[in-house]
Amino acid sequence: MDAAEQDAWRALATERVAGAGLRLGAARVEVIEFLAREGQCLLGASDIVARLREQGGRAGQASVYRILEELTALGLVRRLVDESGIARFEIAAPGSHHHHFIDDATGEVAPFSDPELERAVEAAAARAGFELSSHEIVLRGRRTGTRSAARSSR
Amino acid sequence: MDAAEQDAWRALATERVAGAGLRLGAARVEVIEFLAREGQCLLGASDIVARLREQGGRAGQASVYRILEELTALGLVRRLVDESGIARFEIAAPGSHHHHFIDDATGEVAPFSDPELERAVEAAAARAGFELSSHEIVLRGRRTGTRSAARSSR
DNA sequence: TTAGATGCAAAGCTTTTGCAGGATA
DNA sequence: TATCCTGCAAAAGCTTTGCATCTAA
Repeated sequence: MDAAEQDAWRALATERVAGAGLRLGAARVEVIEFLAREGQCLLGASDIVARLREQGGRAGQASVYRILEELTALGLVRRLVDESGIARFEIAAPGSHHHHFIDDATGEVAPFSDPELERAVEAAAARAGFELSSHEIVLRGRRTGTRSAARSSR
Repeated sequence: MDAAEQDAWRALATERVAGAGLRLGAARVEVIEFLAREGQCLLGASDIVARLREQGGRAGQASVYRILEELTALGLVRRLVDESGIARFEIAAPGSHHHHFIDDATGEVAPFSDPELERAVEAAAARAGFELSSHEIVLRGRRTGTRSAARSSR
């Protein structure tokens, strides 16, 4: 995600938050700014609280949890639960749809996207009689090195 | 899962547990018997403890958690974490590979399987340079009624 | 001015750990 | 008989809630 995309998400978030009748209080601004900067990868709420503190922020954890919940409801953030049951959040920018690959050896999480796989999911849903609102795919295994995945995170 | 499949899983579980050098203590037998009977669908640990108690069992929650962890490690049980971060377990019988569809309206979880989707996942992994050890797919949406899915659970 | 936002602290839940007593092979 | 297994109770995390105070609009 480059600077322009960060700005686009920040603008979208600000607009949608205001549009929902929510005020731009200190904590809300801190969280939105932080996510625009560093929210591409899956982050736990406690990570976010800690990073904000490091950066001089004053948002309390209750506010961060409440705000992440709101942003998720507004479709600005995607919330996933990892294997250990911890909620992890990442920006849901338009056109940023992707899934995750977890390396068995390192535990590292890497995002990937594959249009053909998306089509296959839609086709499978249609066959089963489902109309999809969302879907998640998690792959686990190891890299073969045949081709390196794009970005990695966490 | 019919009676024969239940028996097959119970036999496999008993054998593999013994093979791992674990003893068939009271709690372990209770959990294995219960899962053979009612473990096709995703169940939370607390559900299992409660049902066991209802059925006259004496297994404590610590034992149930420990046993579910062991069975998962032995590949006899599949562990998934739901949206709210709660671990849910189901029998991992040979040939029972499937994924889950969650109905937006009711929250109901229904298992489904689709060989073509499986092939698409393998193909996507190969394209990305991953060698898969496992994968999970969760679909969310609503039933169109065009075709009803097989069994439903939870 | 006033409904909404925030932070602290406490409560809630699921899951894990410590241990003394009990059972399996 | 020597391990391994169990259950109880307490501890540990993550997340949510209560509440008094502050603030954006």
